Amino acid sequence: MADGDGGSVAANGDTATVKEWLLGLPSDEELTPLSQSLIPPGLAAAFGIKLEPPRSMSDVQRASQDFVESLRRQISSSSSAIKVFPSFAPATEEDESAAKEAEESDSAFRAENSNDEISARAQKRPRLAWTPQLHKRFVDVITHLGIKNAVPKTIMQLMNVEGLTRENVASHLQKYRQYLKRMQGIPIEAPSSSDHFASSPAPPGIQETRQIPVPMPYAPPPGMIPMPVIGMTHHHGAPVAMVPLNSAHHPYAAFGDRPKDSWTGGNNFASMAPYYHVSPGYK
DNA sequence: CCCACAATAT
DNA sequence: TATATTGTGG
Repeated sequence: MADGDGGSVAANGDTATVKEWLLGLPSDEELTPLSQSLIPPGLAAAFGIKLEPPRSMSDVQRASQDFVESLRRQISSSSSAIKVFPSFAPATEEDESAAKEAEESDSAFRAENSNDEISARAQKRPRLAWTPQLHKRFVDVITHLGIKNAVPKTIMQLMNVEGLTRENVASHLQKYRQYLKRMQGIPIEAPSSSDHFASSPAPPGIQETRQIPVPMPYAPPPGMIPMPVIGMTHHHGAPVAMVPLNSAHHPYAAFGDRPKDSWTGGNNFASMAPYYHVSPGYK
């Protein structure tokens, strides 16, 4: 790691250490970058730079946690050189919960729990939204692990998504399996609306027999893709809410819109990638 | 402890 | 409806 201050990362006071780092820094309000893109859209477009969605304080906190965590993992298990997806942050419904909480606490009631140190963990995370992007990553990972190794923990690790928990993956995996079970057959047929769950080729091993129409439409209507961007808890005049999905850059370009499986046969995930950030919120 | 899976819960 | 949680069994 780039030296400099002599801070040892994977030592032990991980989360505490990160917090200390943050202590002397200006608040996010003072920094702006969280709610505003550093690169003007026009400029970005001109240079083919992918803009990244805004981030919130909670994003940063969680990112720090996960980063440290991943560091520890990588150090402790320096086993096989498995490729991991570039960092990515899922969309959540944090605003809903945040709004709920702020619903009445805004008045003046806060006497109760004075200032508890926000014990980083143990916070109730907002529901995870399995956006097409996230799901694709999920499927890609499963495709590249055998069915054999496609277990929640491994999937979660390889997906490398900030804030993604093993439970998130387990739940989704369960559902995904149900889907595959029913889908066992009628695979190539009417590319209709790209199913979320069907879009990508099923992990090798499945596909036979046919039966049942299979429900579970899970696709973004053509023209409008649900960006994992949610309004942030920000006061600044930067109206952040939805990405218009212009012609220039569609959401999928965020972290890769590669035509096919890149690492299913080749392998090019290692290359740098945009830090797709959104709002893993938790609050 | 982790996983799969079904049944609930939210 | 989608996702989370819980309970059981391996």
